[in-house]
Amino acid sequence: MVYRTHYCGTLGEGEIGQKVVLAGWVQRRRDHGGLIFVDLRDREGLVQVVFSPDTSPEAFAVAEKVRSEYVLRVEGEVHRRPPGTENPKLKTGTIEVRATSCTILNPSRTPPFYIEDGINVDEDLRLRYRYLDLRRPEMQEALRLRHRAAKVVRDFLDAHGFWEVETPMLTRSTPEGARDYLVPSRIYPGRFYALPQSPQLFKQLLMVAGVDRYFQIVRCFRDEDLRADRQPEFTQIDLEMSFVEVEDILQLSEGLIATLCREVAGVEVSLPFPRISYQEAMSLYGTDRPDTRFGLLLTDVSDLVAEVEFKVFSQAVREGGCVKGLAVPGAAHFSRKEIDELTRYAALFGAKGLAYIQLLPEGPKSPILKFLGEGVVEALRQRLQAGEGALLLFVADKREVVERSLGALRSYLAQKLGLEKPGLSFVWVVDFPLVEFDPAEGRYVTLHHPFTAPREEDIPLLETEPEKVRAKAYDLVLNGVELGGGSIRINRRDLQEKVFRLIGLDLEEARDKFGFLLEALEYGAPPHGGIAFGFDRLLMLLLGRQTIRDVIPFPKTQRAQDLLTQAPSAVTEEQLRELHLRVEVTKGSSGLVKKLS
RNA sequence: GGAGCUGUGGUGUAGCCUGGUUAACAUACCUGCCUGUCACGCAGGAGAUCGCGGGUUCAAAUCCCGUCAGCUCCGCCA
Repeated sequence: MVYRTHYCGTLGEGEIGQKVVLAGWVQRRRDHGGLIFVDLRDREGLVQVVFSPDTSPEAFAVAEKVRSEYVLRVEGEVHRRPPGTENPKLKTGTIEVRATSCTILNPSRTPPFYIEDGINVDEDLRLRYRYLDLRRPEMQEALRLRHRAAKVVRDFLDAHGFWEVETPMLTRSTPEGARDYLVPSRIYPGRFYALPQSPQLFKQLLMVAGVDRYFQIVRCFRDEDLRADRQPEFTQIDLEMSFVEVEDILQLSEGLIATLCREVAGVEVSLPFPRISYQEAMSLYGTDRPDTRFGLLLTDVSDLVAEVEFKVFSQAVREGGCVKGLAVPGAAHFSRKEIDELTRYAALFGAKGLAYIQLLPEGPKSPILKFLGEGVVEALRQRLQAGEGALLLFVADKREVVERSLGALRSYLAQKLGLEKPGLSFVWVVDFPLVEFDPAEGRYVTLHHPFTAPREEDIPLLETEPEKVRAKAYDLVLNGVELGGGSIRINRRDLQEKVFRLIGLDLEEARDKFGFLLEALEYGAPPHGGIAFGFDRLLMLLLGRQTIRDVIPFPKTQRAQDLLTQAPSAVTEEQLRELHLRVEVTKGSSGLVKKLS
């Protein structure tokens, strides 16, 4: 038996007069008593099938029993629709298939939600029935474009001389970075593999191996809390090149990303992408992943308010902090309640308060007006280049807190007021510091990872002022989302050991954890560097989705569960014994261990 | 670890503030009628212990406490 000759959604006027066989799901049945219409759906779309006793009493009898999501095989003939009955909303709306035969291949229970776009149901229901959710056209579109994007990456990188090389999923746990997912070893009691957070070390070893250009579309694992754009397992476009400098990698990346935008989203982006230094990003945007779709830049006003009566301002400046402002056009009319909301939001990021001036038609209005003086208010207005109708917001604190909270406020307000320009706004963030001091850990930590090379001219500063050392590192940011990052790597053992020491890894520990890398660096490791892009995030942005869950076929919930398979699940005592594990039963884990029957 | 929002027939919501009818509406579902519909139409029907547990009260979907789940965010994520 031939299941089908055509896809439903691809039929058109070209097939008029042909006998066709279709297989698909019942989108909808419209029963007129003496005539039944069935919209039959497959991956490629819908077509209307007409069942009439005049054409085939047998097929008509079957159609009477059919319900939503039944799987049918339909034989019939393609006809032009009678004049006046065309449906312009349907791609196949000028034709229909008159059924001569129909078989129910499988009935279906009534689905828990509509199999159509734009549904409004709890996400947990969609996840529990993901196989139904994925039948919806917008989800099929995501799967199709995900495939397309992967293909574009492979073709592009292949054309540029890259080899796709697989790296282990079972590897070793290394210090630094995110929490590892661990896999217990059966053969070595008490030892564990770790799932890779990224193939970082392996791709460097491949460079030492002379592969020259490597890439992989690869799953990475991080056992950290989830967000709209963070899943415990996610996919990276990972690449590494030998004998290159920063410039080579940025250029290649731009070519790759521009090709993806064109082939996947039909969007032409202009190259090269703008670049901004880390310092500048922090200072103007208050974040290292600036959203450049809108202005609303942070402006330092410390010098203007250093001497004012308003203590919050003058004191912050005197104590080495700063005061920065944000001018929000058209927001002067904000109510007290709205401003309170902004204050609460800023507080989430450490701001102890939010000062504001409303530039109303009748003049500036603000609780702190009298503590600033008219001259200062006018100077602030000019510095922020704000006109009537603007709301001026200020935070005074340590620089870090000021930038963090105002930066967050900036994004919040842009979204609230719809200031984001449509489209894709890329920016490279470059010149990251190599390390920063972490007061919590009492040591220096790397901003990227410990294998990032410092700029040659900054190497002497490693010993004296490590925080001033700039890294050969770069991040690609799209619409305020960190899309990817990379660096030129250290390829000399002595320098690598020096950086390890700087971040508090003593020589013995470094040799224990990274001995294989240090050793490899002694066997002619070429200069090399690379970058990795978040594949899920890129797709999310290209498809205009709000979460990467919508471009991942089987994602996990915020509590890291798979609602479809109910993973993670209990295992048998036998399995645990083989792995030399004993589970401590605490709150939340009781009843975890089940016997397999 | 913390903050916020949400949870009511299969689904989406209203009701909750101000406790008191048979818990309402839409849609889906079932039955019947219907030969040009495409969100088909018309008529009828079934379907909810209001996430779970406890408390207050003569009386709880409604008030209080706890808890679970989903989402968003902070912390965390080199």
